[in-house]
Amino acid sequence: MTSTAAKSANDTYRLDDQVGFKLRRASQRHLALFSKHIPEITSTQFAVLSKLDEKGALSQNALGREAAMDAATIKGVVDRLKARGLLVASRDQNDRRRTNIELSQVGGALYARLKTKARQITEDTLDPLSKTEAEQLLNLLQKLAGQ
Amino acid sequence: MTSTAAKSANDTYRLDDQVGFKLRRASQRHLALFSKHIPEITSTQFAVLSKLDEKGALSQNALGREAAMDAATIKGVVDRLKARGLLVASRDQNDRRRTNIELSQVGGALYARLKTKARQITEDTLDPLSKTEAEQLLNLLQKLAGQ
DNA sequence: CAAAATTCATTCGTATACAAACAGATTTTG
DNA sequence: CAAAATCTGTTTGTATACGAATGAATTTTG
Repeated sequence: MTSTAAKSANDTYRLDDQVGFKLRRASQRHLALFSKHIPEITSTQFAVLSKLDEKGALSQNALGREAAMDAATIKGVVDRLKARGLLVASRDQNDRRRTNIELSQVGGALYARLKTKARQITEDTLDPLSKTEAEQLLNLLQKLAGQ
Repeated sequence: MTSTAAKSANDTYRLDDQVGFKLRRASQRHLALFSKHIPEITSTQFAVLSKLDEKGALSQNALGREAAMDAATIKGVVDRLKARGLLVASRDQNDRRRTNIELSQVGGALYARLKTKARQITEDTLDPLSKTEAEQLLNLLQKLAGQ
């Protein structure tokens, strides 16, 4: 390896080649598809409904951890969903710090209705890839994100 | 395939298995690494400096397109970088709609200094993957995002 | 058990992110 | 050329996202 080649490589930084930028672009495309197919609520809000459907009632912070949102973020999301009547909050009897969050009737019904569309969005997002490539990508992203 | 199995598959929606969620988690990890190694500016702001370094002066909106930010977003980013003296804005002589943006001396120097760390961040982000896997991921993300 | 550490929810401040609407400037088109 | 279409930058409004600080409640620990 010539010193010229080595220097050139160490000197280069092309934004378009960086993982971070590619991740952002991929997310952008996914989010555009999401709001196109599901204009009613955001991708983030849907994630919360999904976790509540899967896990049942959870404390607000635990819900945030499940949905990968910190305490400040999950509060805003829960507040907005609560304001729209999609979920219900109640004080925990055993631990007076906690607020338990669960789907309301309306929230559960909405989630059930949107689930099909959400599956379609995942499919559309992965459309540029073959089935094998899609599986590879999911595996690699899983490794990348850690547990 | 039994109808039971088919129904079960169509009925399931696990948040953790969705591309969108995995993309978000991967981005979160990357952004955490970024702000840990480069606390001076955000990943987004660095992206703008990088594009200006690569392309030279650009109109504000063109800069936004290069860095994958819409007009409203790039305005905020540019304003903050301008306020910190990292870039300079000037009126375009040929097209009175345009504002041309370029790196200031200080901005260029900062970028040069941070570039090495940014390369390390990309490396750290990809650390959970083998070299082959990392290349695969970049290819798949490229396909996923479209041009 | 009492002090220390942790957890929970909240608040504040800053920074993306994007839709929608706007006015002014430029380009395209009939 | 003049009208229509497009482009540029700005503003407003809404929604994440997260660090840091806070007070109340609970758990851990010496």
